[in-house]
Amino acid sequence: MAKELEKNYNPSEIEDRIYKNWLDKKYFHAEVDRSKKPFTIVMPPPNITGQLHMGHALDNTMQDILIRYKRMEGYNALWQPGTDHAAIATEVKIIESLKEKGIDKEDLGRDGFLEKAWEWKAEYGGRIINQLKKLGSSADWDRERFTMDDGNNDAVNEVFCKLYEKGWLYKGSRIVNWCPVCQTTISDAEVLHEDQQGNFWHINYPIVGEEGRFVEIATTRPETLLGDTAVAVNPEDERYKDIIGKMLKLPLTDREIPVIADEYVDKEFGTGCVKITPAHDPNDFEVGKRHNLEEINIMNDDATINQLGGKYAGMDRYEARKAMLADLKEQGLLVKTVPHEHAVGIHDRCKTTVEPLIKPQWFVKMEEMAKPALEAVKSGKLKLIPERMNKTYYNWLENIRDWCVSRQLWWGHRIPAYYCQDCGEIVVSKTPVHTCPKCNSTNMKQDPDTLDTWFSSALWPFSTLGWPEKTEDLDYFFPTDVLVTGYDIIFFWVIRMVFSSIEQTGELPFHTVLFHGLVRDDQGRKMSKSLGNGIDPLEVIDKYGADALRFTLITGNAPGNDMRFYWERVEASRNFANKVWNASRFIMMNMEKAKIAEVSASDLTLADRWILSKVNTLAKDMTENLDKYELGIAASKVYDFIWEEFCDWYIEMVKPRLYNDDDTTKAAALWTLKTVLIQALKMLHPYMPFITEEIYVNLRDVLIEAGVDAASMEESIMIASWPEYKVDWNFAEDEYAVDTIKDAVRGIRNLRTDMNVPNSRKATVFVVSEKENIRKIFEDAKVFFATLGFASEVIVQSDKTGIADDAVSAVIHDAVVYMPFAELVDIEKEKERLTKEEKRLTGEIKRCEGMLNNPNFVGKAPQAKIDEEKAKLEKYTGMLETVKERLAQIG
RNA sequence: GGAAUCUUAGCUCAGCUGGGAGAGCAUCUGCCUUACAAGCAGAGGGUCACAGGUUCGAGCCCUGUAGGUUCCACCA
Repeated sequence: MAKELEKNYNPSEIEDRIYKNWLDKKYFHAEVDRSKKPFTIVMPPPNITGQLHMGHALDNTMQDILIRYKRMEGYNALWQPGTDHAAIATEVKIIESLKEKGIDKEDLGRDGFLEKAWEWKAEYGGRIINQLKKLGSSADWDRERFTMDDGNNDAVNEVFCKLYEKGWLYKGSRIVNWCPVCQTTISDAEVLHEDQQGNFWHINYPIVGEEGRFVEIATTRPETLLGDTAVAVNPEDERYKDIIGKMLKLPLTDREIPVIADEYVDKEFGTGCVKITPAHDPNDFEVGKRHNLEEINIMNDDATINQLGGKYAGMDRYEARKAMLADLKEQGLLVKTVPHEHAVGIHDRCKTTVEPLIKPQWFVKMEEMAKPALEAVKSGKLKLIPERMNKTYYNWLENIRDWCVSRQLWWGHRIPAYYCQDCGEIVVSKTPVHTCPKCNSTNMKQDPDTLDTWFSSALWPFSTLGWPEKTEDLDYFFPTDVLVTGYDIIFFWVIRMVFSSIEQTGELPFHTVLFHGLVRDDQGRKMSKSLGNGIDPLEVIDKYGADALRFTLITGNAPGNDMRFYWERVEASRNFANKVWNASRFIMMNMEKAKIAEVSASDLTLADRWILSKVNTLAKDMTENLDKYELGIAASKVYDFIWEEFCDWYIEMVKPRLYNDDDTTKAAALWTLKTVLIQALKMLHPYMPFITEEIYVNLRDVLIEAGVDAASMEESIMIASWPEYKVDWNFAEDEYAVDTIKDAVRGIRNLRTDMNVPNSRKATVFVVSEKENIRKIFEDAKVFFATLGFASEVIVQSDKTGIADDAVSAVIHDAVVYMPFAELVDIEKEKERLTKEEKRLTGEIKRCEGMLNNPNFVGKAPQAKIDEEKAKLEKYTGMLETVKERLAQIG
């Protein structure tokens, strides 16, 4: 027995049950099937430590929509999920939690720490996956991967070794970004630049042997003075030509440093003299290389001054700055302090000011790999949506520097490099090396460092499918199709996937990248833990259902744009879900009352053909939008169709037919209702998977019980077929007829409102038209007016015979609708309305004539546009005439 | 310093390849009409930031101005 639906849709009772059923039925699972075309999306792997936030919700909703759509279209759709070890993020979190228990990372030792880390992974790794399931994500969980599982480790080692052999991955002592708090190097991409108000300190460096003569330098970082190994001036700078080559006494130390000439120095900036500290500034490092300057590192890893700093040793960098400035002032060497705003590099994760330091690290050479990645977008083989992302992409790749991939962390992929402790040989190998190939020593040590977390995620689209093995999965599902992600990780991830994939597989990882923006709070602020303004998607799901959340996130927003989160919008989405629910409920209630057989095309009435035509057009439009990744536009189309066309018009039109058992068109109405509902549900399904499934399954039961052949329905909507445009559902000519009827109904409604006639007071409606075809339309449509216009009777005639002169009227195209309300009619009001209408029509006519009388328009505009305007002119002219007649009648 | 993007109804935002300004929420007026008051029917509200230009025609294309947001950037 099919059950009747509740009066209101209650998502919480339904969602978990439905999701479980989908899982049980293995609908999300994809296997290689050469008879079908694959469609693949790899899920951006969330961090194992992560909790679902709005960004995930948006990202995964978009992916799920695409996957469900393609699956329904008949593709073999694979959504490949997994989680990311998120090296530094996770390590920092674990360290924090250990601290709370009074345990220090170092006390545990590497192995002990890793043990804890894996415990973390076991405990929290599944949490976010379960949260993603709450959203309705139809990912193939059977294929869930982890960036540090065996397969991914193999991929990482493979790539590391291949790049090393090619010379595109090397170990070098270069200046790197060092985070003194996290105690690790970080890549350029992880450094944020923040403008800070600081000072320009002007300091005098005495010239050796020339008592009383100084060189004045300006610096924002006086503490690095301890590591100065030269002062540079521009070779063209007349002011300083004579001092080039002279030695300076470095203040606060007993060292002497030379004055050198280098193009790098800008004559106009500062004093034109720059202190050169090769070990603590990237530019100075370059200058130092050119002039063979000594690199003196004066800092420890925690950014305190080291033993080379003399009396300042042990001080924090800022403490030392203060102390040194005081000393310089005392010695009369501090010339002046000028306020100066400048950019400071900070670590994106902990916001600590980054310290440039020289460290031996592993780098990926970018020059060659950047080229094909750049070409991929320039040639159009890789499409970025929105297109403006291209510029960002180009800019980054054109200015790319080598990628520092080694990290002084424990949680991550250990660098597969082994050092011979005896002869110093370096061996890079996928498998552990115990014997030195050069000196046969067995005293080998593996590099203690791990890889940047993005090194493994860069391989994600192919490593998850089995690479480097030549698996069936890889052959069939790769390259993937679309990547959906936030624009904030284009550098970290998207670009690195592109060049890695090209280099390793010879193919692009995907052909399209669909970017979305950030979900902000209702004031436009970023949702963040520190502000406490984050909204938990699970809370939203709990209150309004996953469907409402999904719909909210996807509508009213253009690709790549940030959006604000409003509870009101979720409410609106929930209301829409409820609307769908109740329309379906209504249809099912009626379906049970009647045994309907299949209806043939000739049984359909005007209204039936009209709504079929509309839903048919919708299928065409939505498919086009979805193929262009215009998810929001497609969503609003199905929303408008269901609420306005289907519920507000069609269902209302059809009610009198349903309520009258003698009506011979009742079966056609029921058939149309269920047919259109099924089409609409299917199109809504990718957006609102739960409610559409619940209705679909129930409807199927109801139909079977009502004796209707439901063989064309699947046991689940998610495996049903996506609606295709059907030529025989194209009833374009009926749309004009229904539009005319809608105009008439609106006219009646307006009359009622204007005249304050309550709905309880039914009235006779006269429709007068000289045109036979129009009269025919209204004859056929009489039945609608009972519910749509509260008419007791509709009389269609060709002239005004029998209609009181003072009846109120609404003029529509080729017809006039009259309602005689006798005592209720307010002639003044009627006059007022007609005059207003006269004015409006006169304006429209003027506009049309203006265009049509313009020879340039007629000469240059497309013919279709001209015809359109001509038709309008004709229509409005006719209507104006009628309005004038009416006015004349009233007097 | 470079770049992107935004400025449309009271609020938040759509507006596809240029062809008569839209939605949700809010406001106002009627309705408990037997699917839905989480609803129905209506109404008001916009020189589409400003100034030019291209075009028969500009919210949309071009240039400039103002303001907001964001990204990139080794000028000490």
